[in-house]
Amino acid sequence: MYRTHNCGELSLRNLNNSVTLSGWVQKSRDKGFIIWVDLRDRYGITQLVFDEKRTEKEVYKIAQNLGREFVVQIKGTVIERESKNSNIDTGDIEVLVEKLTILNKAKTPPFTIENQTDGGEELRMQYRYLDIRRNPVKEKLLFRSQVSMAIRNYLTDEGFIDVETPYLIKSTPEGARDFVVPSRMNEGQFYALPQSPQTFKQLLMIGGMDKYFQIVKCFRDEDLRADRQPEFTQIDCEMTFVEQEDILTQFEGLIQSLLEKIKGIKKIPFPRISYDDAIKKYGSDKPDIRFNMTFCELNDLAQGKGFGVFDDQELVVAISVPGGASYSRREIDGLIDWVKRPQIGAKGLIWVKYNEDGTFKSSVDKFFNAADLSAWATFCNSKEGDLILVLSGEAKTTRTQLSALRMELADRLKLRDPNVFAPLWVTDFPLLEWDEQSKRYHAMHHPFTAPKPEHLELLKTNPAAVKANAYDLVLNGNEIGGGSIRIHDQGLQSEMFDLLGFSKEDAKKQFGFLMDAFQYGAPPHGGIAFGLDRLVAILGGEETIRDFIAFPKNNSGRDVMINAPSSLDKNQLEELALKSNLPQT
RNA sequence: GGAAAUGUAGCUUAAUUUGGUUAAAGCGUCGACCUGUCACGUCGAAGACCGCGGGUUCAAGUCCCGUUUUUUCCGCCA
Repeated sequence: MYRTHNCGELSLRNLNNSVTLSGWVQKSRDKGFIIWVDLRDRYGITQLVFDEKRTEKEVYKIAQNLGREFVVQIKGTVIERESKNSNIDTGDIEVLVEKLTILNKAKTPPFTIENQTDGGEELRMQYRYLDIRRNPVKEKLLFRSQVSMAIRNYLTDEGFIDVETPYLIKSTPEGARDFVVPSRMNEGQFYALPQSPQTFKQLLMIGGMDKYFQIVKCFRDEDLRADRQPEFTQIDCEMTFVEQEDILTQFEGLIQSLLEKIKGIKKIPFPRISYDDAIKKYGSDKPDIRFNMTFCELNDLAQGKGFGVFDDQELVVAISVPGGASYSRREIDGLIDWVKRPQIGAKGLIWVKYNEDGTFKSSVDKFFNAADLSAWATFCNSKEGDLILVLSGEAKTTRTQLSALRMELADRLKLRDPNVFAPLWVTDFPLLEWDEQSKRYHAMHHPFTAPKPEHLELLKTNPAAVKANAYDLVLNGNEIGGGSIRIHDQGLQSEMFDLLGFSKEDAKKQFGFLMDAFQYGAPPHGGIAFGLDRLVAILGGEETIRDFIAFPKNNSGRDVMINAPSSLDKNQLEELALKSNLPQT
């Protein structure tokens, strides 16, 4: 038997017990006459004592040579410490060791296995198994397991059943790039890894499964970000005989129950906003509503006064920064430079200080008098001491720019408290989006999304105006989930493929199985999918998802620990009937 | 595809602005000492062709060009 107890559970209750422990050497403190060794496992740390007087010579000798991260097993007696340590759970006791076995030696680790490690990101990823021994990473993985279990429990209690769908499926040109897998038995043909189990879950509804969920890996071959990995986990859900309202209620319940179980947050509101309103008020379809600073459109108040930067522009739009009037010239210039960076790309930034004494000072005093500026302030609900910032230009770009500025200011003003949770449903997404590059409509959500029934007629006359029964759940400025009511009518689905520029043949070739299925009694259905990695990270109060994933990829999509991807050897390529243009390395 | 930041002992960083002797410190490692440590302490030692390649110069960690690593962002992510 390797152990009778773990390293986190012994206390004064176990006094004089004979125990066996196994674990890793966290640290050893050799005082010459006495050696303390901190023994660590997942559950905690227990202090071992080796004493010149009380410990056998042979055992003491081995203890002198213990290095960090050695794996050892000990047998000893629980004794009370002479000086206690209130910082750890086992701080009242220590184990006087009688028998010491080195189960495995360890090289000195390349970085310290401590809460505050000296290891950089790259090194930690290369030795991820050592990184996982550290408390912060270990706790994030435990946290993820908790969240995941809470989700399973909730959905199972609600009557959802977990069905697995295949990973080796078919490539489709819509959406993200596919990861592809060559088929040995079908030379020259390829599977694709799923970007989501979308069509399968719809087929499960047609199969009468009624309520389905799956916590499932999905794959997208696109560039990475702090909150984006090429393989990621979705909580994928679908329900039969539901309207949008049923789904919103059901999954509001899921998120609310998570907030309650995981964060102890009692019932909080899940406000709803239409896509159009979100864009108008926040310049974004995933607004962070933990803070205000909503947009106010100044076209009527600011245009026609001879200021060329505003006149003739599609949109003049402002936000009011609380307490911003006290910013120095340098700080404001800093903001102007910030919006002019290529990533934002604004030409400039107009500012108006609404001073504490009620006076105004602005960068456009030449064109606007105090009465004008006062009217802006009233319209924007600004108070004395606020700073009004104005951008103008083409509506879409300007809103995107101001939205980025709004988030940046909120960060600077510390208005994005990770312990505050503000969910928001964004509804009524447009069905389609015009793509300039390919000169055709793209599905904003995906091609299976149902148009709002009252907009069906518009499909023929003005497709861009058609709204869908599609919705996103936004949490603290992050899209954590999205879904829609699906099309279940073969004719309508066929019409959608037409609109998206599919030929009849292509539609049949790629989605014929679904169209066929629609002809055998497809019920109305709809669903939603949540990004688990992101959800867990946000609940854990972090911005990057990497430490919530045991073995993540780096920015270039590489696993630096196992060094993947890598080239295949010649035989393997031949077997798969593949040829590489690149020199093999 | 684009932008910015970045690479110096095992690790984390300094010296780069203004080119000039032997590249500095903390942690870690190793050795000695230490009668209750827990960020143990004291003393000592080893440890770096400054990411790679080229150039300018009497002289390059420092300046220039190229390349590459990692991170963050834009594009992209139905």
